[in-house]
Amino acid sequence: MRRITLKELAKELDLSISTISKALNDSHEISSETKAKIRELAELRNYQPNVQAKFLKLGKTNNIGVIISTIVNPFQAQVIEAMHKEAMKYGFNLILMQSLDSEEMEEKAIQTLLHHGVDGILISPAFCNSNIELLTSLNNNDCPIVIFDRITSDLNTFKIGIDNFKSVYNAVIELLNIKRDKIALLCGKNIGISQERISGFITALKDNSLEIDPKMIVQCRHDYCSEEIDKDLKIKITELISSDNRPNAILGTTDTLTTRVLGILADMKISVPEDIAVIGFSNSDIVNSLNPSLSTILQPTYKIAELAFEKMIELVNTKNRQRLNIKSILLDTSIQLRQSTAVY
Amino acid sequence: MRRITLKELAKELDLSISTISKALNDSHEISSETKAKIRELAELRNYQPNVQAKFLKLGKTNNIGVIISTIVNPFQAQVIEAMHKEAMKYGFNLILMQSLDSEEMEEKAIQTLLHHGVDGILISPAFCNSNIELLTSLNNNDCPIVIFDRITSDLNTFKIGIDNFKSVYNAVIELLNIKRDKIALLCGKNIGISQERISGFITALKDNSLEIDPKMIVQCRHDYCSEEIDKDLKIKITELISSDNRPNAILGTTDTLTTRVLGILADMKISVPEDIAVIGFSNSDIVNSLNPSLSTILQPTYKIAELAFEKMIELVNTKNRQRLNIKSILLDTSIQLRQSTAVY
DNA sequence: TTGTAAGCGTTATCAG
DNA sequence: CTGATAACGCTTACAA
Repeated sequence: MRRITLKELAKELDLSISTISKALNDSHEISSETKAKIRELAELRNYQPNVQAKFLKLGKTNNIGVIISTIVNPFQAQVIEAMHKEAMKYGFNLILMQSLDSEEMEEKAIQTLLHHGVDGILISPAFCNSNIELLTSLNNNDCPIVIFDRITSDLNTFKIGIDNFKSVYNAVIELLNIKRDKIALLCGKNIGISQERISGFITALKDNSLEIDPKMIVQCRHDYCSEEIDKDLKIKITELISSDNRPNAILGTTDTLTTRVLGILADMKISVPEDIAVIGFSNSDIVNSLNPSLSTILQPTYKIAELAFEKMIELVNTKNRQRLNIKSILLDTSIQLRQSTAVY
Repeated sequence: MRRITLKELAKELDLSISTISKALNDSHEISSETKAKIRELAELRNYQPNVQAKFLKLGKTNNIGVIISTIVNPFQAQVIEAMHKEAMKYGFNLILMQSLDSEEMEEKAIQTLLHHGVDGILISPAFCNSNIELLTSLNNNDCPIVIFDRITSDLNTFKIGIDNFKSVYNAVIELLNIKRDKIALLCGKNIGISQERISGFITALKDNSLEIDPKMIVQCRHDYCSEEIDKDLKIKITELISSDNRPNAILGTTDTLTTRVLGILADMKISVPEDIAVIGFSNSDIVNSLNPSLSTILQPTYKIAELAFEKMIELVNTKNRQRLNIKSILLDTSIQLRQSTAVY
């Protein structure tokens, strides 16, 4: 059961260690007969190279670090699942870290990854430009960084996310199509992407000659403690409802906010979609099972993960990274209309 | 920015590499003055030991592998989050793998972990006794295994989970308290723990002199493809509703099944809890936001993760594992009553 | 085409 | 108390 080494294979075949090593690495220096012989025995003995030794020698680890806010979030869990598949495809391992939206935790996560040894870091930053100096310095030296999801960072590297402006713009248009013109926008505090989503919101209204009421753009708590989010959201929604400019639609810009709105409106005996239509960003499976089922803006998690990982591999495999053609990639979202916007 | 090594510290202080190494490992062989001097410089230069080298030498990796079904499941995501915290506490890294409830994938995951190098594996098996021979062999040799969550395995090692029998028994009692005596039980196909949950169900009914109708114990699909689950569940629930022994309560035994029931009942215009009360296992935050809010059986995810990791560390640190007092730990769940069982 | 030997950064043994 | 040296398993000049 113990792991077999090159040395043991060498002894058994009466060859040198380097011959074995070269053969298994398919070097041109080795004759095909010896290769075949060696491979056969390696197979038989179930030889598995010792990763620690290999990477000590090569200065690579085949580990990619991923830092997200929290795995307890359907969207991020989906991204991680997809990245995981990508990692396996490329023969890399994923080391997962969570920042819980805190810059300190995030720094600690980065340090842990560095310490453990990773060839690169994929990160969805705690917030806009969190740990930017550290990341910049890493990216300029030995540890390439790729940013995904929360891509409003000044770091000069690949950034893979969605077109936030366009996504919200289109969602507003959908609401206008069902004659809902008094739309409240729920935003996460401190998240860089909120700004673009707000722009999309404002522009869509302007393009349709509607007035913008600043009170309709609501900043909500977005920690990862669900009770706090609920409490805060309840207050904010109550304010909206009781204002003179009462909304007839709500657009949520984060997964957590979106899925929580329905419960709160139900508590308040407000019917959806009759009184208020609801739509928002969410990648949770559960939107189908909500009552009413929830219309959503769906992010292409698999594509995001795939591209981000692809770019990471590209960086890892490139000697002269300065010469790479760095760019941001903005993917399209899709809108899934369900009962929460089904107004006839 | 490049990483500093023992050698460089040694040169700078004009000492030998071994002295530096020993000092940083707080060996008693080194005088406190030299230790202090060395530590100071190490701090200054931000020395970080090379993990690959260290573990190549020591034959340990400080990696713990975790295999779950899928991260896209609130319960499992919570467990992973908690395990993650535990891992950091003990200075270990978590390598996450997903089996997607397939024995083949699970075997591949195990092989990948082994290949990459882990000191132990924490696993929630794809199903009862999946890959049991492989796991047994590993556990008896170099790679300790701890089982969590799905603990109906014949492997002789620590198993940390909940008391399934008792949890369901108590949930049934709650339903009987609100005078719901025609209870349908939704079970996941092929999951070992289902059996115990069914026993709890049957015993609770018997203890209350109620008849057991086998048709009320429904085996549902439990793959990780949500559309399929929904479709299957819809059929099963329709059958229940239209049977002569129509239930007045539904008890879901998995997170996915439980949270999906409400949406399906809503589609059928069946009111919850008036027509049918609903309760079930779920650790999702979202149960509060559902309409009606959903009564749940909550699993102590943090405790499960904590204990499982603790046991793993114990195993990893024990030379003579045969002599350890192996045992299963069954934790209690808690019942959270909400509107889906609020019958007055 | 194959083998020798050095070295990756540690720790551990043993000698001074 | 400190230092020289070997070893962990692998890759890779360079030598044969």
